[in-house]
Amino acid sequence: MTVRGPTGGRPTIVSIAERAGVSIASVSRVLNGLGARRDTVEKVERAAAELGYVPNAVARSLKGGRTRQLTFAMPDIGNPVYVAMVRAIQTAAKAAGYRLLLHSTDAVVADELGVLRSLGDRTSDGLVICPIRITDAHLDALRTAAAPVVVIGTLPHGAGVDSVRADSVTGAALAVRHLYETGRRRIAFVNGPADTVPGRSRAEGYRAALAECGLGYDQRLVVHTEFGIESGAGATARLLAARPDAVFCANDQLALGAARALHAAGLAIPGDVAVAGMDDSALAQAGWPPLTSVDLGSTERGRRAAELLLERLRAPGGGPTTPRTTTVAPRLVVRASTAPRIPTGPAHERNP
Amino acid sequence: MTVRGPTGGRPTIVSIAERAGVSIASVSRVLNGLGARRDTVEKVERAAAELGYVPNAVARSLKGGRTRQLTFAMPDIGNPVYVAMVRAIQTAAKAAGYRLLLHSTDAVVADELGVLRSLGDRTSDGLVICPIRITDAHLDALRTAAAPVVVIGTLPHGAGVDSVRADSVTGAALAVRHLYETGRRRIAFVNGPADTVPGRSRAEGYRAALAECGLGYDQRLVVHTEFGIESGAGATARLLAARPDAVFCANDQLALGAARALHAAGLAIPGDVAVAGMDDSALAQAGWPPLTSVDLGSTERGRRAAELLLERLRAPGGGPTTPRTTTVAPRLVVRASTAPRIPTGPAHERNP
DNA sequence: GTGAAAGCGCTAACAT
DNA sequence: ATGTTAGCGCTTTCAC
Repeated sequence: MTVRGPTGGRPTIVSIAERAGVSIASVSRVLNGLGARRDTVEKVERAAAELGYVPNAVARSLKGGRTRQLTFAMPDIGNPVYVAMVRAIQTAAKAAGYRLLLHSTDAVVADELGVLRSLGDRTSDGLVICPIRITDAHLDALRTAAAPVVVIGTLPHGAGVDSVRADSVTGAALAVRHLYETGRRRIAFVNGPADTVPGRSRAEGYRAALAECGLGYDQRLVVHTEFGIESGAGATARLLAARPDAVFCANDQLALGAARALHAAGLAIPGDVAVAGMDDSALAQAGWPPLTSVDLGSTERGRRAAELLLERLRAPGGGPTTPRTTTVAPRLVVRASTAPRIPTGPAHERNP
Repeated sequence: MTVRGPTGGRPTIVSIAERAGVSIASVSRVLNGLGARRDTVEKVERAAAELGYVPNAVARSLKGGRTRQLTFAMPDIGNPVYVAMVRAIQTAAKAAGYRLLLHSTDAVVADELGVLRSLGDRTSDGLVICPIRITDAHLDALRTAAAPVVVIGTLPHGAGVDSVRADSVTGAALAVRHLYETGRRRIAFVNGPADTVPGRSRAEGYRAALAECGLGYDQRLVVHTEFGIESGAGATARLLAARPDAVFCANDQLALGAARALHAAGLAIPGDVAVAGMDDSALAQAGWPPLTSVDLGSTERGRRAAELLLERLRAPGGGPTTPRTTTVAPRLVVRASTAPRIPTGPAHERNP
């Protein structure tokens, strides 16, 4: 049972000092492992143990100016990509002795700006933020932030903030080229919303890879939609009229939807149509057949963002004055959904 | 650009007081919306705005004894079940003006106890914890916790703590009965580790439903394994020798593994074998065919846990002295993976 | 209505 | 080696 101190609540260094018959300064020193005489140490430690003393982190923060808390703000924890980041950041934070505050912004700009501004309340020592769009207001808030910030995402040049970005242009190209190399020639593209940075990048990678492979850009093979399995299924169903032999999707949820639509249409994967997604989330391995997917390094981005932030927090003057930007390279993870169809021959020869 | 105050850092009420030519007490009153003369209010508000003042939450917490932070401790954010809980808790916390601290315990008992004990550091006003096993040490730590705690999980009677539990006995029975009613007679069970509370409950529900349906318990149809797609696939592959016509799995990951093993063995789902999982996570809809799954109400459990906690924090004296326990009812979500096989006839008549 | 001052629990400079 | 004391930034009596 926890013994109560004088504050009507928990024991403080004062309770310990009284009980041990020493000053509060000695208590503080002993508790912080600074020098003290052997018997003083013993008295204090015994008293602390008996009282079930736990140092008040708030008081310590007020004094020290640091909370040992980090904040991660992302659009939606429901998305596996952000889960991967949370996990990586949490791990890094824990290892460095920091707690992690989570903030869901629902991709609302005002909310993101609020998080940035609230750094002024000194609740956390630093922030990793993952905005989906970057407005001028963001850049402004980033510049005047009251604590170190690392952005996961692509910032305009000269933004003056540490950032970690994925290379989705290359990532998308990787997938398209792979589909080409495994014999696909009519490669459809189910993209997410067009007005986001990642949306544009993926479109760019798709076009570039097509050109490189000598394939023409066919408007009828491209569609934009919201993220989500349903959306992916709907979009793919519409695409079928254009007779694709592969469907490349801007994320795994869309790809799962595509797979569903193809199954429903009686088309075999990868026999008739290959499917590839992006993010390489847990979902990719869940599908049947398991999905080929481009790993954009969510975990790695989270890890690096945390590293950058912690590094700056460790550095005495706040670290380097020039902001650093790192790019995480994409990685194609090939699974059964894009196996070459050559061995089995054309679809009409084996389908009932 | 943020103007700097005297602390070498951010502006404080002192900076504002000086600039506005009033006392710090007046500043505090104005900022907290207490009574003040019109021109005082104006002077203070102008000064605050000009300085870009943001109140220091740490100082406020030290004074007020509340941090407006909640902690959620769960085994692993990688599991969709906990993601659902985080999401629900985060939403409730945000709505009530609380921030959310996330803590991954990796299901390590020492870590869970550490979280409980660390409530003494006053970093958060309350805790929702989701332990996978409950030891005596847990009960002890729960009883002496320095702040309100709500447990998501099943506690022994008289534990003296608020809790929210799932009813996995009924949930498992729901699935088994459904399989029976759709014509299955050899219902296999891929369970998680045997030494956890949920593991035992699910086994109990499985046995009870079998008995109720008049089916015998066949040892060869039951297997325990770790959670995970791979484990599920391996376990199911081993089960095949016992010729099941349905595989019920203790969670969706296992069920996806089962589906993979069945596909690999050339068995049709649900034509030859039906598959059902538990949790009704995002994964259930990702599979092909989409999986029937028992929703154990992760979101609802998170929501209710947060409610219980917030209620206690709102109550003046810490709320009701008698702990409350609520149970969230399971719900069977039927999808294609358990469609009755009657219409299509026995497997040997249509399989090549 | 407003200001002076106490104090939340802690650390650290200074004095002994 | 140990005690005294001054704050960290804020809220809140208590006088005026």
